Amino acid sequence: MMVVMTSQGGELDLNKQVCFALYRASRALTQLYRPLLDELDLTYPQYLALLVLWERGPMTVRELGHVLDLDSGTLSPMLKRLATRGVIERKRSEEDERSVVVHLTERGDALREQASAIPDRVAGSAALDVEQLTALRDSLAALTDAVNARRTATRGNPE
Amino acid sequence: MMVVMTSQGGELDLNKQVCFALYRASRALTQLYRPLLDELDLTYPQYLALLVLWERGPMTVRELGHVLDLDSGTLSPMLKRLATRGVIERKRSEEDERSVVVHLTERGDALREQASAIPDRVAGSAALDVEQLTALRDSLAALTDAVNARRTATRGNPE
DNA sequence: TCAACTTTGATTGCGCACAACTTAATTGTG
DNA sequence: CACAATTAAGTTGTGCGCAATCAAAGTTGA
Repeated sequence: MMVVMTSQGGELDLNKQVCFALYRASRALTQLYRPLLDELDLTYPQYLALLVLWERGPMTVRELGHVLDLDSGTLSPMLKRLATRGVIERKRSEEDERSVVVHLTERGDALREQASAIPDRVAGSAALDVEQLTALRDSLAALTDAVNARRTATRGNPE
Repeated sequence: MMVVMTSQGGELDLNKQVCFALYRASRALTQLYRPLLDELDLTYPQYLALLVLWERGPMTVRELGHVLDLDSGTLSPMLKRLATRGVIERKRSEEDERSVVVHLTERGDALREQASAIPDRVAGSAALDVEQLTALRDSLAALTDAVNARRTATRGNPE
């Protein structure tokens, strides 16, 4: 059996390993949040949406989707569930009736205080120091941006 | 308004940023794989399962779940779909009738060659060098292992 | 002015993920 | 042996995530 000794094989393996590590880590994290969020009856994506609303105030579905990188196919049902539970409210914009503005209810605001304890409790399982976390965050951001740029670039021009 | 000047706020923010970066990056990656895997009519999780079978040969659902960090609630329907399409076959183990051994069919083996082109095509969108990728992989692994260890440790003893 | 186009959000359909539960086989123990 | 406990898969129900499609509202230009 011939073995060609370039770094290619290794690099491709490295790529696969990074992708799988990412897939595993992402699921592990939502698992870490789950028991904490269960107390508030929230899922991790719902918590992310509320974080944005808590920090930035009311915004349209479109804006929220832009911040979270989620489309209406994901957001619409999720916001509907949050609205049913009285955490948020949706109403059509008056300037542009196509847009739907999402805003917190009193109940949604109140959740913020309960949720404020979550970061402390998650932080305990860090296993990485501040420098490593910063590097990790930046690497992930660079990778995501590159991938998203490639996707939009490739969309009209699939090689 | 009192502002306490410790590094705590920043670190908690950093944690949130890392978690969200992970969530985004994971989805961006499956998006990157999607058009390539569409040609083989595979999803990313299905591709991962086949990678394991290609590299390690037949194994039980349990073993596959251990490698991929997935439980039977996820694997059973997924393997059923792959079996329906004739990519894999499942049969009860003869030593232990509780176990189901998963193995590739001829068609599943053939897919391997078509899939062999995928890593090259994904690698193009790297945006990170080998060192950064290695660091990323190792950080993610450390983080995932810590989280999983904490979860199993906490399970019987929720603080 | 009004038909063509674009934008926004909702809907549909499918495939994960995962908790909770069920069934069947095996193991351990008195 | 009997029988409780454990283990392996499968099933059910819920909630994403996303492609594809749709309808309504707004914009544009001949």
